[in-house]
Amino acid sequence: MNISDVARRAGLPVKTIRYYEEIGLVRPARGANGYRAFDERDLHKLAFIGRARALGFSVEDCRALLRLYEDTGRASAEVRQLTRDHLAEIDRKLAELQQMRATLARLVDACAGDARPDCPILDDLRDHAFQARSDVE
Amino acid sequence: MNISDVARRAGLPVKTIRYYEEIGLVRPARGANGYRAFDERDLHKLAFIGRARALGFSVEDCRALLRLYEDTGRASAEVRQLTRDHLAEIDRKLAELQQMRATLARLVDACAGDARPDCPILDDLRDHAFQARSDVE
DNA sequence: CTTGACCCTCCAGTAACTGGAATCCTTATG
DNA sequence: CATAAGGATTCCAGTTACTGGAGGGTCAAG
Repeated sequence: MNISDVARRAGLPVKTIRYYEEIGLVRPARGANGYRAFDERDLHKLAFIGRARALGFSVEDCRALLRLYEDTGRASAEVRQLTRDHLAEIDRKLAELQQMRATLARLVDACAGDARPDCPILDDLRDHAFQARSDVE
Repeated sequence: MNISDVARRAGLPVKTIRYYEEIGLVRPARGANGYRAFDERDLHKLAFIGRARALGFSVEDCRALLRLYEDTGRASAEVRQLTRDHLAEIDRKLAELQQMRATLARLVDACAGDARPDCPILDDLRDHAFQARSDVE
């Protein structure tokens, strides 16, 4: 399989697949012409990575999951712990986003949004003390 | 005011303030010794930026908000629209995170998490078709 | 006069790609 | 057989919003 076939079947951009090879997540064979030659195993791995990324796992998490996935004798406990950690992180982000959403919704409601210059949104940004931000987004 | 005073009062790291100057968000004066000399106005701007960043606005959004903030004759409608767009983006991210959370929670529940190798989490990653990801995180 | 706390600039690195340039290979058509 | 389109390759640069560190100047206290 050439790279565009794999890209289509795995649902990933061609560029992304080359990048995954560059960082060592997949190691496709090479044909005589220098083209990458993917087999079904490569395709499965890429689809696996795509799915894990879609669930918000980092690329390094994907590397760990892939290693666990290929170790047929591993304990499920390790996978479960990695997933639980990830879940906790998602919960933290959810809480933070919900907090933001509430504040912004309140501000949008309070703002007339007309041609006058009065704007509670800017007033709020001016008046409120800075609150430590974390890494949501 | 020296940079560390401003950093403390605005709640931002020193490095971040230097960075904000570099990208033109603030333009503090300079003393004879080359040190940045911030006035109250600079401090207010930095606190304003910090607050907007804490609410998830991008740095470029902050630049726009700051411009609107300093334009005393502007209509509140423009600020409101920027905020509404941002709110819509947050809602999109919230929905996506909630979807992820549900899937992961289901998987964690299904996984025994013991010394045996069977693991529904890895099974799921293997079996499910890739779903287009967006830019949450 | 030295020490330590600040300050400066510049360079490099982070995550996870994405875009583009220049070039090579394959395949179909005239 | 020439050529043109489409796909492949590599390499370089850029994105976001900082963060860390090296190497060196400045200031206030003792």
